[in-house]
Amino acid sequence: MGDNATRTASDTTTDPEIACPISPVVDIVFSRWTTPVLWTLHAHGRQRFVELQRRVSRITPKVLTQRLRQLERDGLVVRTYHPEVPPRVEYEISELGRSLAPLFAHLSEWAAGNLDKVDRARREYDGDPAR
Amino acid sequence: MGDNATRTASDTTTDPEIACPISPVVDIVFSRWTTPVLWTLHAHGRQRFVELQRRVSRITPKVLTQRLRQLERDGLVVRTYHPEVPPRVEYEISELGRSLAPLFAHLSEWAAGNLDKVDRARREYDGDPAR
DNA sequence: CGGAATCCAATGGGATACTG
DNA sequence: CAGTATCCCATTGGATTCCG
Repeated sequence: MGDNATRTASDTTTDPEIACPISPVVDIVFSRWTTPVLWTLHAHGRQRFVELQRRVSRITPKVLTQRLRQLERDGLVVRTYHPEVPPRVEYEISELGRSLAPLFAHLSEWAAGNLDKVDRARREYDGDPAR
Repeated sequence: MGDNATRTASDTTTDPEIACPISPVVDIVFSRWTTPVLWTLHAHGRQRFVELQRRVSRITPKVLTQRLRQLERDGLVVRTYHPEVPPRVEYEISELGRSLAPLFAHLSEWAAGNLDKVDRARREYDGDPAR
């Protein structure tokens, strides 16, 4: 991924994709497992590690930890540690993370209107196995 | 990836991410190398294979072919073969592909306004090496 | 030109087990 | 509970070569 320490998120000139201004955002927001995690956090509010693990289908703790760390580092998620016994940790979307909501809404809108077209295109390309 | 022949693009129930309605779109539009290819096609219009290869930074012909095939299958890109000597092939965005433009605009808008915040968050998380 | 084929290296992610 | 530690496999992507 592009999270090299010597590069910034807004640096596009050295990316594997020159002349694609949205590549940096894609790396941050749409890398694997990030949208499900972000979405769950957005939909169910502040949650603990196990709740997230239960809700994000069959994600393993290892991968969930990785994604949460990345999201925390990027400032999209806030982690709160409560030093109790047993320890309690809560995750919630940050203000910056919440600012992605309209974008996600736009995305689901496009999905609602066009996903079936993608399906049709695929079937046609594959030789129309159905019907 | 999710392009299993037995599943449809609009099927969310069997995805690795239950309860994340935008996951299918993400798979289609934001899988690796697809946005640079799509963006280049959108920015420079109909192009040949080598032009794309030159413009999409240092993508290898193998990977470029894979992405183009997938985009063609999903109906986002149209491939036109001209049986000449030497053969000539042109790629262009489809109508469906063009319908993503507002989404991409939304994305660059978010990037313009928030990428620096991500950078700041990272620096803070990493211990503020700069300044 | 526009790829396909082959081989290979790196990475990511799954499974499992263990710990403070 | 909230992870960490290992091991391992599968997928991705790069490099190279070749072809119609």
